[in-house]
Amino acid sequence: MTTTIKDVAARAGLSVMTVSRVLNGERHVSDQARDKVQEAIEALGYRRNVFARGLPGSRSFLIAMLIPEIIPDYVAEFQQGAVEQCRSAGYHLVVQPFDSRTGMAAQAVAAAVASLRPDGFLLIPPVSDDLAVLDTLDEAGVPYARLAPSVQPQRGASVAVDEVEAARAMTSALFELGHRRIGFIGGPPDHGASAWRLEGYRRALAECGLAADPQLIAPGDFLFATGEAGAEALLGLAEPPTAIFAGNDDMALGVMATAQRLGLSVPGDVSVAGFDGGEISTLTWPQLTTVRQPVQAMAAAAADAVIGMVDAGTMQGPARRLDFTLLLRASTAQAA
Amino acid sequence: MTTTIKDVAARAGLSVMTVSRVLNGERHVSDQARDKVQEAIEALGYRRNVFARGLPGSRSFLIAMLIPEIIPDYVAEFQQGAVEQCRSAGYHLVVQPFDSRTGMAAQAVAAAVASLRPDGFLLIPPVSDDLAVLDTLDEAGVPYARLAPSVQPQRGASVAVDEVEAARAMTSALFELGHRRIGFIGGPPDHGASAWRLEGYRRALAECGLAADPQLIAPGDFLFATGEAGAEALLGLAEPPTAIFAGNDDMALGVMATAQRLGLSVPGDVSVAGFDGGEISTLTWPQLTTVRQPVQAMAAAAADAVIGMVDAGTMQGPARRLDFTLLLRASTAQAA
DNA sequence: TGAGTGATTGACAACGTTATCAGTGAAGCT
DNA sequence: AGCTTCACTGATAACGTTGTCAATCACTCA
Repeated sequence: MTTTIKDVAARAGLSVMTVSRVLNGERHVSDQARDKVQEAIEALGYRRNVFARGLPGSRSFLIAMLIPEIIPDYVAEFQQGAVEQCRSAGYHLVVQPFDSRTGMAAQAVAAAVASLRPDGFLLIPPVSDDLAVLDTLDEAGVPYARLAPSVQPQRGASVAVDEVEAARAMTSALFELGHRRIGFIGGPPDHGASAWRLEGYRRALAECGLAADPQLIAPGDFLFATGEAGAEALLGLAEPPTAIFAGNDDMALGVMATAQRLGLSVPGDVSVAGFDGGEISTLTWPQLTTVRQPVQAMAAAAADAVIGMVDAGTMQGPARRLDFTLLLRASTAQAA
Repeated sequence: MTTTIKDVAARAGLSVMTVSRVLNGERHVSDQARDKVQEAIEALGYRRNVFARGLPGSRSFLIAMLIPEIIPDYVAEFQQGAVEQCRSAGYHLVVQPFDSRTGMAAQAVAAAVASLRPDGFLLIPPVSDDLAVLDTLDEAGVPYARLAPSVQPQRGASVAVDEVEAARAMTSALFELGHRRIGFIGGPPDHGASAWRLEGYRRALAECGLAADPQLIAPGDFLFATGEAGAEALLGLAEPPTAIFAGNDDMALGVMATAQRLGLSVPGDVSVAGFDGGEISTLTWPQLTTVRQPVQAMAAAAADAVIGMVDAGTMQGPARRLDFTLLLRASTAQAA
């Protein structure tokens, strides 16, 4: 037998409606009634039933988040920030799996919306750039917050760091360490981040008066293996780079592994820098120089934005930009 | 305007109850009626509303999972397996944050049960050994599956690998590589895994006829930093070990980092082995020798077990034991 | 042929909450 | 005093689904 509003109302000697009003913090409730209800709630250990709450159609108090079949580090960190923010606002986070290989994210979203009626959606790359998903949510009237959107960034709410500037700053920092041949390993084309980071790299080279040698740019897909491959290509050049800036941390680890396998010292023979600043970047020796994105804070901001949109009944949310941090650690050093 | 069972019933020319029966795959529905309903569902793009479904008290089709404020690698992997299994069984996974430092897991569980009415709970260490949590769930009649339980393992369903045997096998493998002084770094006391892995290590030493030198056992807490500290202690001994078996992968990475910092080669001067076999163990050079636990499969088994208990209406579930794999990789080598 | 059986179907109530609307006083205004 | 306004409260009807029970129909069996 679970306790319901009725039980609380009976104990407080009031109607269920008054109890409901207290629970929702509405006006037009006397302090006396409020106190009685509070007492009854505490005494009975009452908790609202989410189902009954969402049934009348107004709200479900559920925020949904799509997660890919492989959870990268930053997704876990994002989820952590999101779930905490949801909890403190009285919402629950439901994770929805989807197969990123099929590219049917919009269908997964539609299914989730229809069966779960979430009040809001949290979108992380590359789904945050999937226009079919945005259309689906717009049509359903479900507000959403996007992490690092690169196409039509004005739609919904968004949270991002200035990745172009971050990549520029990192490249520039390598220049200031004396590096004149700086390699770059890019990301997959469906991530807006790939283009931003490359652009920042290019911009820095131009600023520093370095020629943009296309040989120094290797393709990648944000996975360890392509970091290894990229490093092999770059370090095998007739005139190899003295520093390699990988588009993310996983690839940077691949670069470090390859360098060490080739008998090169990091940072003695080659400096290595990454991007993201997840926990993994601290679990190596030498510790990885990287750009830290405050993923958890970004997630909290995203959840906050989407909940605000629910309250306001709008599909348009703020575009927040958080600060990145350059973490210059032991994997980079003065050029020889 | 969302489509409801009513709409489907109207289009099919049947009652809502018949539609409900079709949706739930019940008997006593004619093939003709079934077809008409199916057609109407497809045509209208109808999806069941989870809230209305859970409201009558039968089921919520929600499985809850408690996650700590820091998500280790294996938790993300577990979640991945769980969410996928839930989806294919028509359930949704709700993640519930809790502050592991306060030790109030039982309260978080009680709150989740009251407001969410989940059909089942998934418990990961160390919460899977929290008896207050089990009591709470027993009292609420919510079935649960436990990952690697060490106390009162018969309660609820459980999924585990034989960690004692795994640790014994790994230690034994190091012995067979010629190592005679094998160090061990333990885990936190509130993880049953800590005791199991130490026990396996001890058992192997006894089997191989090696003396159990207490100096060779360093304390740890499954974090990178204590791997570093443990390695420092062990490698600083007058007679240092030629191999170090860390209680998990994070600490093993700490050992590798420390060895490299001290100018020792891995595996040339010291072999390093870990435990867990998460993705991280492949992102280093040399790649880490470790025990792989099939965490994702374990999660699927756990979700499967708990859903089976929901169907059967029982609080008692199967105790499944999955196979581990010894991954002998480049961080271990023949003793000098 | 009449009773019994089993399959199929539908009407109606219930689940716990919130939305809507209609009260009840008390206070403020003319 | 009579009128309006405002703060507070409660009765009742939803919300979309499933559980319960009764009704219908086609058979089978004696």
